[in-house]
Amino acid sequence: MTDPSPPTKDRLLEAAEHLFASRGFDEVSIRELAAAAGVNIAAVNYHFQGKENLFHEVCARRFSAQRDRTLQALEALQKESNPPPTLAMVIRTLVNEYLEGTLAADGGPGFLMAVSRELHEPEACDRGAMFKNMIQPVFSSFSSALQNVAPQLDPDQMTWIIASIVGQIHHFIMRWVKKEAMDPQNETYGIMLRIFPVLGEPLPVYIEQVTDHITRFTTAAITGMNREESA
Amino acid sequence: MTDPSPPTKDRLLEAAEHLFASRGFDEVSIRELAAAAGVNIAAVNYHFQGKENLFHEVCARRFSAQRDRTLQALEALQKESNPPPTLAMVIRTLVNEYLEGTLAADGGPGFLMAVSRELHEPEACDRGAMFKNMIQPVFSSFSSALQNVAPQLDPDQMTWIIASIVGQIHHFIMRWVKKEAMDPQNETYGIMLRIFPVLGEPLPVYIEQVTDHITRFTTAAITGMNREESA
DNA sequence: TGTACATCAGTGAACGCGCGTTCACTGATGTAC
DNA sequence: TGTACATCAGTGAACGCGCGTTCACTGATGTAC
Repeated sequence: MTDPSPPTKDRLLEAAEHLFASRGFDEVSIRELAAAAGVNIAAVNYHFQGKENLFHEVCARRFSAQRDRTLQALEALQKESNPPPTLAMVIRTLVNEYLEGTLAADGGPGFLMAVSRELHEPEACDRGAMFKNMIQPVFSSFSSALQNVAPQLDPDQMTWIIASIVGQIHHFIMRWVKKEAMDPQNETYGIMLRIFPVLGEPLPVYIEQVTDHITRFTTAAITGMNREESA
Repeated sequence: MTDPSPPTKDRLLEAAEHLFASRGFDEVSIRELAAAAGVNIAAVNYHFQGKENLFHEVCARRFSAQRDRTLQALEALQKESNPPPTLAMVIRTLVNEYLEGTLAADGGPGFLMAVSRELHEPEACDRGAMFKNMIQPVFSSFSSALQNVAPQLDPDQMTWIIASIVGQIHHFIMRWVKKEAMDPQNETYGIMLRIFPVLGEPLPVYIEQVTDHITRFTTAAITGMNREESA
């Protein structure tokens, strides 16, 4: 029943998702996109009215997928876990969904880097909507989940803490992406692996160990800051 | 005694530092660089044999300035402070130098973003040397400073902890840079400031408060992880 | 049922533009004899 | 001291290339009468 050869538009979206993810907006030409999708160059403009719009559409798809899986995971954790989740479990859930969704999901790693351009561009169409529809909901959901398991947390501190978590996550994502983009023959590749051996592990192990670290580091930080404050 | 109108090459470097910092390698054309420096377009190729090389030279200048100020600050802290520095002081020094050097130094904010391209590019000339000469020394120096004030720290943990610190720093740098690039009339601008009010403060206040947060967060994390481990 | 027309996915070739680079040149300064 | 030549910073104009986009077109499907 499924169409054996999906229409041009879908094949373009598929190809664009992979190419933009691995190389970024500027580095991928319409000719490459068309070749990868096996369609004519004019198809991009026919279906998306320009390269820019194709990129926006790809971004929106990826972003909303990431948002949905994170929201669902947080919700499931709070509804289904018995006894109620701990601080560490809430943090672990966010970190893990983020890493899985970004590094392991279809569309390949590196998508975040391409997307960061999207958020950086001054003229990015509908950045307001992007922010409100994609980032804000996850922020709220995670924020209230944190508040539930750590009611002593000052709401003013919340944004700072979340920033510290997201900063760590992004950094570890970038490390993996950069490693992937590197030539293993390169001398720097060896140095990097000696300094940070976990980069030599397969992706699932990397994700697991990074999740462990961020969870432990962050949980200790939050508990410690509270203790220090009430002292 | 100083030349009132510095030679073409210097003016190009100066202009390139600012332009690349604020807009990135790809977004700045040779024509713009030449116009900003008040020189002929052919001057870039005459003095640097290509746009790429000009960028490398600018990167090297900025990187080594950043490295030097950080190394000096860490050294000064360990030699001159009496009683010997605490864990929090070592962390605060690194964070503060990083933020000051990146956001407040000449050449303007955003340079890190341009430079991240440099490190990402597969063909980046001499990335090995870049890594070995610029990043490695700071890593070693900070690592041993940490070890001095927290001898109980497992050396295997060190790279993880440093990654968490650097991740946080970069994230807060990016936030500032993105805010700077935004149009204050934009609706998203208001939302961002409501969620993260410190972005509305002047740069020195931002740097101070971010330094405070990262220092407290990280110190609590390290102390907490140790306590947990010895328990 | 047949015909005329509209719609739409998709195409191949060409267009115009901005880019980094190159080339032939100028004019000033230094150097050898 | 004068002349011939070499060197070098800097220039203006042009070149060639790859890019995103556009245009005129095809062929298939749907629809009105």
